[in-house]
Amino acid sequence: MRIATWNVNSIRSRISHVTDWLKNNHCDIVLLQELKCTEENFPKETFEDLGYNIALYGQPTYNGVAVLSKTPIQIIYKGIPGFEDPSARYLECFTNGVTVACIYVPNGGEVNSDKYLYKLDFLKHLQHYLKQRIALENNFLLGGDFNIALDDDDVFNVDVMQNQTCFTKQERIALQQILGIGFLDALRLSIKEQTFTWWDYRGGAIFKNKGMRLDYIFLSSGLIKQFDSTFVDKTPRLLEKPSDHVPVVCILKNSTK
DNA sequence: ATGGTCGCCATGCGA
Repeated sequence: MRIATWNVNSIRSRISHVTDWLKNNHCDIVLLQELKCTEENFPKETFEDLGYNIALYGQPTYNGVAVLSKTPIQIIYKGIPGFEDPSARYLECFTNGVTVACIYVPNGGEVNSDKYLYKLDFLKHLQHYLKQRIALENNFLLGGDFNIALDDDDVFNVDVMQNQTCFTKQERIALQQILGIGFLDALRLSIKEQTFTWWDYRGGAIFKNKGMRLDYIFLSSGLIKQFDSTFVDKTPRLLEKPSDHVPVVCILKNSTK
């Protein structure tokens, strides 16, 4: 089973990139972030024609997350239970024998701004919720855009990024604490060398490889025995009018069914 | 030191 996550930065602007990529990269489950559209305006038929069932949590203009799956989807939660949040950033589903949560963590704006404090609050509530959640459901996959670089290796230059949003000590500790609940960072089970998933649109960052690793797939311990590999596909970032993020793909071996 | 580039019910805002 192949599971991908991709922040597409507007699904309607990126529809040809996403469908072309899915035709060349078979995936059973796809987690999409930053749809930037309502559920009514999501191009459902395009993905149904590719054989996908669709679960959506959308809003106008900003945010928005989706889960696509080749098998039927049961929506568990829209939004983090117990956290009041008007933004469409968390969608938890059951499909293909696994619980998958698609997440778009707030960017955070300037360090110590209201947006930054909201980001930390969001992460705190996420941690508290997931701690009790995976105690009950141990086949749990959390994937998406976390807007945090976990380790020094996950940014192009630690000095430039020092005390910058997405790389502050507080944010990295918050992400480490979520991992510490009992998740494993799927990419790091496969790949040790520096691997970015995002490059700024500005200044030709992709050509200078000035990027960061902001997109992750976390596996709960119940899924570890099924783990095969994880990879990042950088090629869509080199197309015309790309998303600033690229897909991360995790491959799980077939379970006992 | 600032702005740089995108996408959005449109023009400043969020990323």
